[in-house]
Amino acid sequence: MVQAAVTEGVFYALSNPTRRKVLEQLSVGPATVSELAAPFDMKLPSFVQHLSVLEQSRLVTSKKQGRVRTYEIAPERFKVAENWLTERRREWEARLDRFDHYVKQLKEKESRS
Amino acid sequence: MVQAAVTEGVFYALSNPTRRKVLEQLSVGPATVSELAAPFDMKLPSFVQHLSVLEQSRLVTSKKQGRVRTYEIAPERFKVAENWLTERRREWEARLDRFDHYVKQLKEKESRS
DNA sequence: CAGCCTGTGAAGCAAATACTTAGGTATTGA
DNA sequence: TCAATACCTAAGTATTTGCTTCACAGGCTG
Repeated sequence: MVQAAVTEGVFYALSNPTRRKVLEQLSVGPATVSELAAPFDMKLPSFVQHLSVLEQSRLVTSKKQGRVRTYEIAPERFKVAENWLTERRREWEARLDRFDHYVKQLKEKESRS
Repeated sequence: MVQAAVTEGVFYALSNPTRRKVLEQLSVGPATVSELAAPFDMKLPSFVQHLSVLEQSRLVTSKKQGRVRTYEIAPERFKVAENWLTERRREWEARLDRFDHYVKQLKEKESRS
């Protein structure tokens, strides 16, 4: 059940509005800790915890040059969430198709009688 | 900021593994409270709280006939999450395309010199 | 109508989460 | 070299989350 743990980490990271806004920012381009923190009314250590959650989930990566740490989005990882959603959609659509088919059969039977 | 609040509710609902498993079950087809609860090692009132979160997020709907409450998936609502992810992807792909283009230009300049 | 289902409501508790303050460390520019 | 910058670590706190137990309401069945 390693897969479940991965999904867990990604969806947990996505569940917080601050973290989602950071991801929105990083989708536009890489940024440093203080650039990312600037829009938020929050002390830096609090904010850095969010970055740490994002990095643990591997939705982002970072590297430090000198005293500046730069974050970057990790597009691959988003597929964990996308795939989960796609799979659900696949399931219910298959089911609804079966139901449509069933209704259609019923109507045909009806008209033949 | 209504849109943000909606996104919030959906991603929060999706962040819990129990709730995600319920959604997996409901994608396959509607089910009652006790059917949904059966796989989980959890007291019913705890479990019902998860159902309540899911219903508040509007990822599911329910109706009660007699003493039995039946839950159903609400496919439309999943688009909130899907759209958020799609929008991020759109952004970083646009950016990476621009970067590719820039590199290509550089190389052309190089070969002309 | 007695008793068993199926689900609800309320209160409480422990752990996780999101935040704070205080006090660093390493880097860099004057 | 010294002070400002950029970030990090540790410890503590309030709130939220996820769970429990206990008690009960309403519907169904013999």
